[in-house]
Amino acid sequence: MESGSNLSWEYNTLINELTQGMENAKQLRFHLCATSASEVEARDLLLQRVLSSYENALSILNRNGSSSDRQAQIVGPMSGGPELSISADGSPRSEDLNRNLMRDQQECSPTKKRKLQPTWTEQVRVNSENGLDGPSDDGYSWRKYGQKDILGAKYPRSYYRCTYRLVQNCWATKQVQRSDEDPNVFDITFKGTHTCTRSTKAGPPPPSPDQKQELQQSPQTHQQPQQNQYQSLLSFKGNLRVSTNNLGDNNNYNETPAQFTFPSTYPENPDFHLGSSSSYCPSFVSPATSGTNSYFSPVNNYQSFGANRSNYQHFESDIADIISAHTSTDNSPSRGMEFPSDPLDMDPNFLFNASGFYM
DNA sequence: GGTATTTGACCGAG
DNA sequence: CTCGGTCAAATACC
Repeated sequence: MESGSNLSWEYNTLINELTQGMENAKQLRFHLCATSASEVEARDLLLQRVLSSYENALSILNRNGSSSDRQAQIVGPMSGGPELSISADGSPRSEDLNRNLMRDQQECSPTKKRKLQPTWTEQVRVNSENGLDGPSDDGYSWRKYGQKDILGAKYPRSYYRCTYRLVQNCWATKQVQRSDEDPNVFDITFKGTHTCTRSTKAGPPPPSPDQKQELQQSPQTHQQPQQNQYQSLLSFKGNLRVSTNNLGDNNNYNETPAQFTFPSTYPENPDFHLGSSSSYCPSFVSPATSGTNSYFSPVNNYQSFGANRSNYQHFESDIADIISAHTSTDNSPSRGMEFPSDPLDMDPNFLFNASGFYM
């Protein structure tokens, strides 16, 4: 990359870091009077995130003009190696990803595009004592499209793709697999980043059917009575632990343990994926959209998918969904407290100006 | 009836 | 040929 874009990248990153820090600080304010253990834990997490955001911002300033070795890079296809920095919500540094992905999407076929998608892994520990058993919602809507028994693995691997693949040409996928060593740990491999503009739905998390599907206690056992996960989430959100690996060795972001974007739906099901959630704790809400750009711009490729009846159904419902999400977020009076979980959604300048950034 | 999941089949890479 | 990843028809759920 030429130095000019480096500088621009640094600038954008700096803004994002500072903004993220502010957002986390605001959330932290909500938790200052925390009483329950989970709230206290959430507060600690936020504190960590605030500190790391400002550390990152400072390090950018300190190195401004010098080599941008910390810069997130998307390297070769499926290298499995350190490719991305991870933001506090567990997503890759999106401004860079966005650039790279846009380039990839312009140049590549879907197949090739997928091969070029960044890959990173998170390990999520769940606490079965809470009656919950599955990795957290990461704020996006996922649809399961397959499950495979993996050779040598005790537990099957589940495959998810973004619900809005057809509608918004979002090629993000993830694989969820329970760890052999520790059944309370799930390895979640993300491939590709979300180019969709919606990450969460407003309103309380609907108990989605997929949350009943199970990779429960024993391998190949998939039935589990549905519990009141919504209640459980309230007490459980603070128990979430996310670690990342396969990230850049020379990447400062690694110092910050990636945290999921709260709140997390935390069904007992490792396969849960429907985004949603969020309304029970406004301080954790990530708005579905920034309400700014490109809801429909990438909607060109759905024809390339199978002329499957249900696919068209998905497409139609997604359109309606997006429209409603769009309007609702625009009209929300509470937006001031919130940022999209994925800065990718936003024009950095817009974010800077419109979010009440006090500078 | 609409939507999401399940699961065997299929395909490509190694 | 084997295995991982994806597709898509069948099925389940609401």
